[in-house]
Amino acid sequence: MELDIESSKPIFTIEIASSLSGTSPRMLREYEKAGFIKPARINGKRRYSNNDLQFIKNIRFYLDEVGMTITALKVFYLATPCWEIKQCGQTKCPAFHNCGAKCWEAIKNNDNCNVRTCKGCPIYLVRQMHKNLKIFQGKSIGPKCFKE
DNA sequence: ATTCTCACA
DNA sequence: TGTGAGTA
Repeated sequence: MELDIESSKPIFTIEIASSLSGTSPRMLREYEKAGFIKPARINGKRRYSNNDLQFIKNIRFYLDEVGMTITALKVFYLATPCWEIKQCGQTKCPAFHNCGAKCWEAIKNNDNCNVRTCKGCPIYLVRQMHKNLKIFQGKSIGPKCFKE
C-alpha cells in the first residue's frame, strides 16, 4: 500500500475521469454523494486524482461484478475501522465513536488525527484490499470457505 | 464551453 | 441511470 502524494493530486476534470474510468459523470457524482469518493474542488469544479480513479474502479468491481448495491457498499465502507488501519491509537477521535460517520468527515478539524485530509489517507487506499476477500472471489459463501 | 445541482421518468 | 432545465 503506497501513500503516493503524486497519485493524490487532483488533476482530472469530471469528463476526463469519466472517460478514464468508463463511468458516467452522473454516476461519479452519485458515488460522491454516497461518500465513496471525495474529489477535490477547484473553483467549484470537481478534480479527480489517480487514487480517486482507482477507487472508482474498486467501486465498480463491487457494483458490477460482486453485485452489491450502493446502499450495501455504503455500509461496507463505513464499517471499515480506520483507527486500526491507521494504527493511530486515537480512541478519543470522533471517527472511533461515530459509527455512522465517514471517517474523513469525522476527523475534520480534529488535531488528534494524523491524517487531516483524504490525500494519502490509508482509509482511501485500503478499500482495494477487500477485493481479495474470499467471499468476493466469485466463490460461494458457505462451509466450503472454511475448509483446507 | 463546461460543470453544477436538482428533478423527473 | 440518462437527460434536461437553469446557473455559475
